[in-house]
Amino acid sequence: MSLETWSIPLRPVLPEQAAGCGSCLVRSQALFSALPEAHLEQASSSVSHVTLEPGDPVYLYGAPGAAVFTVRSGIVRFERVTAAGGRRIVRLAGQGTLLGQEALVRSPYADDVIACTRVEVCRIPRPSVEHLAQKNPHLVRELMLRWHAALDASHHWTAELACGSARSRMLRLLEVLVQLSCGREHVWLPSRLEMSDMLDLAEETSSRQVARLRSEGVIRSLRPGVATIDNLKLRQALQKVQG
Amino acid sequence: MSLETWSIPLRPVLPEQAAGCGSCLVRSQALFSALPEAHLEQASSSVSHVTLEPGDPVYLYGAPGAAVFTVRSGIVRFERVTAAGGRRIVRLAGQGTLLGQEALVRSPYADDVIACTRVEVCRIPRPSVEHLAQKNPHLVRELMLRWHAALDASHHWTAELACGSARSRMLRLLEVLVQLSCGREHVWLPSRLEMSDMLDLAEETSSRQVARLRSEGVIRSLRPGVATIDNLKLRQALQKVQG
DNA sequence: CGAAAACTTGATTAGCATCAAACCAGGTGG
DNA sequence: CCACCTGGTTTGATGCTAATCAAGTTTTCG
Repeated sequence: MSLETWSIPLRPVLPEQAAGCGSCLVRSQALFSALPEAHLEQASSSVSHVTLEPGDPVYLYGAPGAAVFTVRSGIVRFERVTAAGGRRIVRLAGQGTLLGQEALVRSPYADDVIACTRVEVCRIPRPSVEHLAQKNPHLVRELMLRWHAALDASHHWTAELACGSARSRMLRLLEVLVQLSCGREHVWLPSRLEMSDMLDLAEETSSRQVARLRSEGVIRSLRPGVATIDNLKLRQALQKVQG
Repeated sequence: MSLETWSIPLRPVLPEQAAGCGSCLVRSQALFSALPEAHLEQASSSVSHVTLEPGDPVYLYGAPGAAVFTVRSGIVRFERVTAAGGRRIVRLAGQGTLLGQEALVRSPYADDVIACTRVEVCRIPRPSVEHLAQKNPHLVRELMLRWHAALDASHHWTAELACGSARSRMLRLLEVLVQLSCGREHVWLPSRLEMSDMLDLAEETSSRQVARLRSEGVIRSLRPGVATIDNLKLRQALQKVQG
């Protein structure tokens, strides 16, 4: 990957000062959940909020990792360019997920991370994390927990979404999408091309699978990119493909 | 997974006292590489060496994580039982890799980790790591580096081994196997069944792909489970499938 | 309104799963 | 020693799934 790809942001990013981490809506899920009030206040000053539109990168492969990010809302995808030259989506992440942890070991970012929906993230500069971690052993534990969660999610992706028939992979993807919607009625439904890059299917196959699930009432499409999922029917369909 | 599967070790494990981490052959790659001599000596006393035969588990899914392990030699596989009830191998690891890091956040082990070849590991109890980490910030960094390496390897597996035709996946698997052989002439060649569970292929398909690569001179089988790889021909074959 | 992008649908083909059978070690016991 | 078994592997024949090729249709947006 050439330097240009990450040195020029695709869209100007508009950071705004955080209102304060103490009052954050996702504080209980966030990296700083374990910090005492005093430290939290200090941390807030260096944290900025960023809002991204679908397609905007959080960061790109190879860029020097200057910060980590906490997802406050929305869904992002981790993607890589394969040796064969194609794009492969290797993971999705949603609310509460920590992105770009490799920055903390001073490694360049290892993937492209792109907003799938409108996304709000908190940008936390590396030095702030390092500084707080020195005084707070709890924070080190929080970091490791998140690393564990990321690895587990990645293994899960390989085991469940990269195996089996087109139908079963699509059904398991729906499971993940429901999970990521945090209990909301509306679920983000990726484009057919995105689905293909997640499940290693041809675009036409994704389309046919979605069409079938729609006819079966598992998916009810509202507008493009938004749907509701009939959870009961999803369970039943999953049962069948698994025996 | 039932409790029995991990509470009864499949084979008695014979730990022997470590000769001393300071003189370890893989010290430069190992977790404690950054520790000063004084701390290292202290650490050695709690570390035990374990030798495993092919098929022996290092640990099993769901077991309480009481220790981490450094691979001194040999190759291990990470596997999961999928929702559909099948086995899926989600990653391989070799010399220098840290296993079972989830123990450090007091999580149960998240995968089955099984020896593929004869394997030597160092078993390091969780309390030892925690104790040393308090005094050595370097160790925390080492831990994060290893977590980063694991996540990167997992993403790589998804991007390169879980995509494309049977042939290209098999070729990329060979690449990984060469990598894991640490420059030695002899390469571990998995059984056809193992290959199938790594690449999501039928056993017969794995067999046919191996047969073809053997006829092309990419693989030269010696005894079962051991082969040499013609690196030049491997490169050429990879070029072709990727355009 | 026109062009481009995303999605859908149909027809055909290629690749892989599946079914079935043979083959070949290494080991066991007569 | 040989007959027999077992588990891993190979090989062949067949059918199904999903890729590919090829139009269409709908949506988006300048």
